[in-house]
Amino acid sequence: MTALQELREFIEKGYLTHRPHVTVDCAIFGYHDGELKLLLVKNKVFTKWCLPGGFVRNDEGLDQAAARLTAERTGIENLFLKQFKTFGDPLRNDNNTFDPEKFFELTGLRIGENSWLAGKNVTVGFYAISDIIQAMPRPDFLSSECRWFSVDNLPELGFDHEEMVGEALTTMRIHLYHFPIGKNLLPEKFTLKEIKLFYEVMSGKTLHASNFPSKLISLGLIVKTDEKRSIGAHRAPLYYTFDEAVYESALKEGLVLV
Amino acid sequence: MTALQELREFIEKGYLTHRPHVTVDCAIFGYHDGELKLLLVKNKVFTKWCLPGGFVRNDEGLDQAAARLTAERTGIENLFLKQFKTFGDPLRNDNNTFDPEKFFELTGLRIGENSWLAGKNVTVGFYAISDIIQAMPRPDFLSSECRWFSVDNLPELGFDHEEMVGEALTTMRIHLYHFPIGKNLLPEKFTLKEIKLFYEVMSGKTLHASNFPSKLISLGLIVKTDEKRSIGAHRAPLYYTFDEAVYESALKEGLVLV
DNA sequence: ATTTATTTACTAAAATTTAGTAAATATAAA
DNA sequence: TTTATATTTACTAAATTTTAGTAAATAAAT
Repeated sequence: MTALQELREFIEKGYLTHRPHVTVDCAIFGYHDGELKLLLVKNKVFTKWCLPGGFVRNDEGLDQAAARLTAERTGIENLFLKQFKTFGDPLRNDNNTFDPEKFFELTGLRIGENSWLAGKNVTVGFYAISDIIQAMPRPDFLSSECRWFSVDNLPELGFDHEEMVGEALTTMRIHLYHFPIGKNLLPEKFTLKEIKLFYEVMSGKTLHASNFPSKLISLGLIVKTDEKRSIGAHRAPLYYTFDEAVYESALKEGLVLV
Repeated sequence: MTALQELREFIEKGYLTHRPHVTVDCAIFGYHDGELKLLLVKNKVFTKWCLPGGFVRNDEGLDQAAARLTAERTGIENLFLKQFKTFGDPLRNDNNTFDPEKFFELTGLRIGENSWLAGKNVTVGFYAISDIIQAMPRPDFLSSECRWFSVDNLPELGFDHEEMVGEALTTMRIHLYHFPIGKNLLPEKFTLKEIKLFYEVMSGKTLHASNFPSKLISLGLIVKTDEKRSIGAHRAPLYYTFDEAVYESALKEGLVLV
């Protein structure tokens, strides 16, 4: 079956396999070298950049749908996604994001008002924190471009995705103080200065150079290694690493990071 | 149009006005005299007690739907409802909650597998905190019984509503420490002992008899009045009341209650 | 050997939390 | 009228945590 045939099938019969009016969208935050970024996709038939997402199948849960769609739209697998809020305002789609002429031009199809794709959608928002890696959509007919944007400098977003990003960021920053993050985002071994910078970027706040790291140490979340990094004409900082057991239990039990 | 006709219309044509596969459910917690309760409904065609809820219309937002359905199912209007989580496991409805024979007996209808009502639902969970008032469903054909249950002694619940109640309670108890509650639940004027008991019941924890109230006072959230209550052969406690301005700003800005 | 930039340990002060005791006082009993 | 009692609530001291800043350590360049 060609990509176009697959698409026609989905547009005409998708309601047999998917839940009409139910989508998920994912705000994937990325950290690299002191910058906080967001992964966006640009579908050929959407006029604006959007969060990656799509329709939920009948036979999958929301978490599964979020993981599947993220992989399809961005090529990134095995992301840890966390639900933050569901959006269902009846006007949320009326933002001139979908371009029906472009859609017709590319597919020869029109989406009538009786199509299962028409009408008001509810979307379940998920967020994730990821290392900044190569993102690459899986090829399909309307295959989207995707890349990272600095959260301080986002393009105009489609649908109600600007509101969604705001809510995702707020939720993520609250969770930041209750659950450990950083594994897989920081290198295996890192200096105290690096983890402090990481938390500063994620939280958007300034932290104390020694008090914040020593809080992490006193919680047992990070521990010294016996390696140092050489960084030129300065005292060589020690490498630290996450304590696996404490980290895992903090993920379950939560913690308080002021 | 009779109630039965209305019901038939909904079952056959409801997809024209409602979003298939999208429902909301509301966990309404109530406080009265030191007890935490939950409002449940018992629909004639459901075998178990459930959270009040139902399908979302095309022309309404999720918040509106939650408010409308709560009013329809329980008779309670103007509740402040807060979204906590959305549930979409494909097996969440397979709990023998719906009784198709009873449904046929009452309506003469069967819901075929092609009905817009069949298939997997996603439900958006809302919670609310309410004073315990008279609850009374609006009369309709499958009109449900509804009443308060102590959260320590709930009946078996339909669908995945037991999981939902657990999540609602957890979320509510986290919010308890970040947002003020109590207005409209406590009387206009209350003693320090009463508000301490209120927070103990809501949080499920024991609080210090003087430290907890003095925290509330030092935050400015509650203030002394010059009235006392007479309670027999003991020192008469002073009445306190919420400071309107501080309460409202804390609702917006949040606060930290230990 | 000295200088320099940076990491990180340490300390003192401030603030908050915790636990417990004492004071206040309305009514009942003597 | 005085004393006893139960309960509310103010107060205090100790413990803990947070905050801010300084000092010590040190790798490498000069």
